[in-house]
Amino acid sequence: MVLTEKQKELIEQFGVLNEKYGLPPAECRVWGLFLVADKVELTFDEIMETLHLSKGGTSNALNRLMMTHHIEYITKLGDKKRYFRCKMNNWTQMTKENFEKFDDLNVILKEILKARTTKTPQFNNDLKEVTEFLDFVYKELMIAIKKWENRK
Amino acid sequence: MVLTEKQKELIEQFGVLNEKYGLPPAECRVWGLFLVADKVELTFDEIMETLHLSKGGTSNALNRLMMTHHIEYITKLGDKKRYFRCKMNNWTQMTKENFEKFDDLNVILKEILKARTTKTPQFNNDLKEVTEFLDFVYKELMIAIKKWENRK
DNA sequence: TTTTGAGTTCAGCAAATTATGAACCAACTT
DNA sequence: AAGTTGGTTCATAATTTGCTGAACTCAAAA
Repeated sequence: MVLTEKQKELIEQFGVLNEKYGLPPAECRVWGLFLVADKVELTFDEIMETLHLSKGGTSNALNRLMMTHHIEYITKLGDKKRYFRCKMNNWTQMTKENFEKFDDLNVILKEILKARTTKTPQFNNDLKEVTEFLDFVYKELMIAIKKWENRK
Repeated sequence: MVLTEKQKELIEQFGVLNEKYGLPPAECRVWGLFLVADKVELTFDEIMETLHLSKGGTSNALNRLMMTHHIEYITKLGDKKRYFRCKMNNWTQMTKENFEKFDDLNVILKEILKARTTKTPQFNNDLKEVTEFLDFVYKELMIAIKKWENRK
């Protein structure tokens, strides 16, 4: 598969952004490839060749993307190959999970608050407000997502 | 400064969680120290000694935390030292910035959508829905934050 | 003007993370 | 049964990241 310069550029941009969130470069590029490619179904070899990845690297990236539900594969009768494709119906779930991690922080902050000295009332009060804010935003977010899911 | 076991434990928990988001361990611990410490103002040396960090590591961590507005410092007349402290009024801003990064992803997705072949209408439509969803959640979030800021 | 104190910078090292590629496996073909 | 195909595993190599500590800067004090 041959990519245009624009496509390559977009893969890299998408990659850099996701690397900031801790994804390995190869995995980002594979994911990006699915988003920019002119076809929806890609085979192992196509991905490997197009991105100049090693077999192991390709295998690893695909498996990680499957574990995180960003892609899936289908098979075809009388064909041993797998056809990988991007799951697009997964983003609300993904976003939710993202915000749940964000809620984990709040759990720890509340624990910290409980354990704090009483000698810093101003600080403790500020921290309490933070936890209340995080509670509030989290709730509003879940409402928003639900609203989206039930739209129309 | 001597920390209780509980305080140490909380610093580590807070650290591990933030490391997941790409912060370096030392920086996480410094931030955590501010949250659990029995005093609000900490000096360079206190931080360094309490966390067994090197000078360079301490300097680096403090500067990064200042750049990201998690801490600030004050000075005292006739005292060369800086007194660092955690900024607690910053969390709504912080949360906003966090979600702006999240919006950056959407910018790229929209670019990708523009550059895509017209031969995959189903995929393109799914991708468009994702960008609309992200737009929606982002807007709702900003509304929620505004609501919080104007409460009472 | 020298000394001291507070913090910065940076070369070099250690640890962790990723990618490679060859050996391997399992299923299908011939 | 031998060969082929599609993919996995894993030891090793390459790269990246984070930390240390010594040399340094800069400002204030002596």
